[in-house]
Amino acid sequence: MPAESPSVPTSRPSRNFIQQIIDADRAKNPQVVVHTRFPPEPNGYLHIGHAKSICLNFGLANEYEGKFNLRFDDTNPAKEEQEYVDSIIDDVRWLGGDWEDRLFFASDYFDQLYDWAVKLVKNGKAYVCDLTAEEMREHRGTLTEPGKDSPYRTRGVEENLDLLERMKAGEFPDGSRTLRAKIDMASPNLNLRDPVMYRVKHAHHHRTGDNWCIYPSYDYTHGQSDSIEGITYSICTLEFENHRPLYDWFIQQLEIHPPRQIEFARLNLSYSVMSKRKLLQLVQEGHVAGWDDPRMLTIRGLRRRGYTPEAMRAFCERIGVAKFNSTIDMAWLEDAIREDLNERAMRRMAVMRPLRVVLTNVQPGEPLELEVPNHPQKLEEGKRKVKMGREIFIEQEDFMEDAPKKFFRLKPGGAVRLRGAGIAICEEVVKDKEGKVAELKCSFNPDTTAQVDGKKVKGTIHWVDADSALDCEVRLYDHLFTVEIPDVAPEGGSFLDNLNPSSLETTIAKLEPSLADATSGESFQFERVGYFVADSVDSKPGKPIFNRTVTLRDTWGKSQRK
RNA sequence: UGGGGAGUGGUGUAAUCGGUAGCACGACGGAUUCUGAUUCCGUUAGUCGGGGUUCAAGUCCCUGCUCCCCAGCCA
Repeated sequence: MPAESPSVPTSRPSRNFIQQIIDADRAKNPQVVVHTRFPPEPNGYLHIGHAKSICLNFGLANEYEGKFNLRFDDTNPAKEEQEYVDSIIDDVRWLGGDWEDRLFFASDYFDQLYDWAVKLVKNGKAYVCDLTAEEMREHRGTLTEPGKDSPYRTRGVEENLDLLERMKAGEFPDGSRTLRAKIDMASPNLNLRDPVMYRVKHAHHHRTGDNWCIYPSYDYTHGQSDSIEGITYSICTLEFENHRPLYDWFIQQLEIHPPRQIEFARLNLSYSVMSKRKLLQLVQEGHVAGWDDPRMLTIRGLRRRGYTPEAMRAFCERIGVAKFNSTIDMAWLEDAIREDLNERAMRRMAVMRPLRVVLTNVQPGEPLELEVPNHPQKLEEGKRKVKMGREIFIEQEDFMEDAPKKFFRLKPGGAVRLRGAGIAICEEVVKDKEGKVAELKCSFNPDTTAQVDGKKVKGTIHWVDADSALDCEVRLYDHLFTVEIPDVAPEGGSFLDNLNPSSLETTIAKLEPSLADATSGESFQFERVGYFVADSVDSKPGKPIFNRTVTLRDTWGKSQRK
């Protein structure tokens, strides 16, 4: 093995702040293992922000040869459902997250949690409080004023134990009593002002059924669940930073394995909204067709849109991890999927807005039999047979009557290459009664390299044989919102005012016949148009429906729009 | 106005003990091209402000500014 040239410094890949923390821990103690977890609440579908967290947690475990758990934070039966559990499991797996045999539920720990609560009561660290929700709010104080002690704060241990037992036994109605940690009502951190550990909730839980009528709060559950599972790095988003002292407090009082909580900034993407509440609103008010609408940045929506796990992971890798509240440009997401699909998507031809072209010197009933490569950069992908008869369709926008000099496509008297077929010269423009271009008559030369007027033909356009073309529904998706930050709305308005009215355009396109065999979820590049995927819900055998995943980069179009 | 966090080109993200501000994406320009795609090459532009310490400050000290989070029996 040749020695490394000293003149070339080994460039260490840059490490995010969490990796740096772990590196430092391991430098001090080589024994430390990395054990992370992804802890969703099963009260909705996962979105791309969760993907960032999954990739982070799973990626860390992978990198340090540690472990990764999937654990549901199911402490609020009022909001949680099995349906969400199932979809989350499916999405995490699709993304590539592997929890092996470590699929857990916080509800698995309800007994242990209760025993620990009893211990805290016995140690004088928790008490049963009879304040109503409203009274508790009044006692809590404000951001600038300390709170007042609850009158029940000084209840004796025996009474607390008895009351807690009876809460659990179902003697009290919802909301009548809580178990609270006895910390400090004057703390500047409101989370430490005697936070609720248990509330009475006579509700059916998707896993524990009717076994419980008191349920532990997030704060009392999360850290201990981490501890039970032997989690070493409990990674969560920034809004939990204020909860860390409480997280640590419970662990310390209970004298159990202490995981370390580290917070990072959640993902924001331009032209989109990310909160569960808003996504839910989009679905419920019918602004989109459902949680898996391809315009939604839910994992399910992205899957249906044609995003691949590889592209999602590459995206998450690229955006990095930090504590700065940033907004990533949607273009990065689009770039990630282009990069992936450019490699793996087979090329096909499809015309979105057809314009009929008659090739005057091609004989009717004697179509040409052509062979076109499936992937020009990867000839090993082979070729497919494509027929070309006397009549074909080209894209309306590939013809211009009064074309600017830099227009390399078809114009009256001009020449263009028909991809994989030959050169067409526009001899005649046929118009309808309104004066709109209805049809073109072109002469055709099957020599693709033929020169015209001594010059080689610069432009190449795609086309589809009119006779054998498939009429298929194609859905052209665009950003769901018209502005970068949809939450910035006009006075009195909401993010809904920024909805993009043309985020979905449905068209019946002309596709080359081989596309009839597309299998659900299969991606293609429609040459010069974009990447498309056969819709996994609405496609029928032999009759696919395509969703546009993303357009191709279009520097010419962009320069024209300016 | 209490407490907890955060500010590096257009957007993200690095910079070891205080030692050449790097990388990616975008934008712009060019080369190649049977996809105005891809690929390749090049250019562009940054340490929130003001003081201070120092031979040397993104980094240390002081001070100011801006943004985010917290007053659920949600997570």
